[in-house]
Amino acid sequence: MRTLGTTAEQDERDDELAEEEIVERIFEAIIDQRLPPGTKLSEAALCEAFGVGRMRIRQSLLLLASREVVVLMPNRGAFVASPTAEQARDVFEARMMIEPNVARLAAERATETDLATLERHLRLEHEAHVGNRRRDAIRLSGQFHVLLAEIAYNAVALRMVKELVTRTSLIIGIFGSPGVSNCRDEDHDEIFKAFKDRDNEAAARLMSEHLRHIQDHLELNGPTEGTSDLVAIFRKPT
Amino acid sequence: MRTLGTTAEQDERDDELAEEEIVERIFEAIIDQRLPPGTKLSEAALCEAFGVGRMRIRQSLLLLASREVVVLMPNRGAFVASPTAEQARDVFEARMMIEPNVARLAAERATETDLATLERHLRLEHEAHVGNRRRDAIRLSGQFHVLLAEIAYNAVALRMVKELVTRTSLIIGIFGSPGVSNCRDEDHDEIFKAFKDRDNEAAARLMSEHLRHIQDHLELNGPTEGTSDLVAIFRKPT
DNA sequence: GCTGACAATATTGTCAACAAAAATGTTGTG
DNA sequence: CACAACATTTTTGTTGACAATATTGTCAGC
Repeated sequence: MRTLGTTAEQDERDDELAEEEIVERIFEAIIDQRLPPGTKLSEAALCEAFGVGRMRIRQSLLLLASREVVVLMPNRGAFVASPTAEQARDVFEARMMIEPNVARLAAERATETDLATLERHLRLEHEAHVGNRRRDAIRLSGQFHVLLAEIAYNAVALRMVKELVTRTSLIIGIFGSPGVSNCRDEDHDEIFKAFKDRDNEAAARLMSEHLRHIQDHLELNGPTEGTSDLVAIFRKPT
Repeated sequence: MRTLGTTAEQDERDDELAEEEIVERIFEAIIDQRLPPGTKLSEAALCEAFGVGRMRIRQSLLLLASREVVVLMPNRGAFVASPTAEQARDVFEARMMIEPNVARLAAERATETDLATLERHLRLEHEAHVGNRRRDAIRLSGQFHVLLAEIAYNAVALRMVKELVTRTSLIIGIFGSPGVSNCRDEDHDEIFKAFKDRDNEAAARLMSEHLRHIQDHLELNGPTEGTSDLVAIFRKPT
C-alpha cells in the first residue's frame, strides 16, 4: 500500500489516473480509516492529491456518491458518508443476504491457487494482529471478504461486497467501540478451514455467524447524531 | 408511464431534471425494452430528449455505466450494454443470492397497505397479460421485483434489485426466446399468496424457484456475439 | 460586548469554446 | 471496378472562464 501523496507523481508521468483508480484509492483510504466519516473532500485538494483535473475528480466523487460511500451536498461539496443507524442496519442486512452465499460459492469454486492465496492472506492478517498494527489489521480484515468474492468468480457479487465492506468500515468508525478490534480473525480462520474441507454449507453458516459477531460489537442504539455531530461532541455529558 | 419525447418540455420549465431522474428514465426505457442492447446513446440526442446540458447527460451516462447498464467506449460514446452469457450468469447468480432473502424480509415486514399495493399491482400485471400488451407486461413484471424490495424496507437491497432487474431485461432481450413471455405471472401470484399467509419461508423458496424458471427460459449457450452482432445478423444460416 | 446585517473570500456548479478522435465521404490510381 | 489514401464531418473529451452559492470575516448599532 502506498501513501496518497507520493503515488500521484509516480503515475501521472505515464497517463493520468482513471476515475476507477481514484475511486479505488479513496475506497481503500476509507477502509483503512484514514478518511473518517464526515471528512470534507474538497475538489481542489483532491485535484492536487491525485494530480488530475477537476473534471476527473468530480466524476470520481459522483461514482463514490452513487455507491453511498460519499455524500454530495449541493453547493456544499463532497463528504465521506456518515452512515446512520438505519443505513448500518441495511448494510448488515444486505451483507447477511449476500456474503454467506458468496462464501458458499467461493468454497465450491476455489482452486488450489485460491486456497494458497487465502492461506497467505490469513498469515498476513495474523501478523498484523500480533504486531498490533491496527490499521493493517483492519484493512486486511476487510480485504478477506473481498477476496472471497473474487474467489466466487462473480463480478456482480464482487462489486457489491466491495461497496458493503467499505461502508462497514465507516459504520465501525461511528458505531464501533473504540480500541476493540472489530473482525475477529479466528472467524476467518474457521471459514478457511471449511474451504479446505470443501464444506460449502459450513462456509456459508460460518460467514453468517461471523457477520453477526461483527454486528453484535456495534452500538446501533447509541445517541450518535446524523449531522456533523459537533453539537454532540461539545455537549455537556448531562 | 410517459414517453421520452414529451416529458422533457413538461419538466424543464420548473427546474432541470437531476441526474438521478435521467438515470431512472433510462432504466425504465431499458426495462420496457424500448432501448434494446447495443443502442447508441449519443450525447447530443439525449441532450435534446431531456432538454438538459451536455454535462448533465455525461454524468448520467457515467452513473449508468457504473451500474453496468451502459457501456462507455472511449472516444466512441455510450451504448446500452449487451451482456455476455457470463455476465448473464453472474446477474442471475446474484439475484438468486439476494431476492429470496428480499422476499422473506418483505413477507415479514409488509404492512396492510403494502399488501394492498401488491394486490393492485398483480391485477395490473394480469390485465396487461390478457390484453396482450407485451411492453406493459414486461415492465410490470420487472416492477414486481422492485416493489418487493421496497416492501423489504432496505435501501441497499432496493438499489441492487433495481440494477439487477434492469440488466435482466437486457439479458432477456439477448438470450430470451422471442415472443415467449419471460416472467410467468402465476409465479408472482403464488409469491403473493405466501405473503398473505405470512409464510416467509415459502416466499423465499417460491422466489428462488421463480428466478430459476426465468433463467431456464434463456438460451445462455447460444452463439450470440458479444460485439454489435451485425455480422451475426447478416450471416447466412450456415 | 453582543447581535445582525453586509462585504469579502472561497468553493462549487455550469457553460461555451476548443482539441482530439472516430466515422464518413470523396477522389485518384491500379 | 475495387481499393487505398486523403479530406470532411461529426462526435466525444478537456480545459478554462464565469456565474451562483455558501462560508468566513468585518463593522455598525443597540
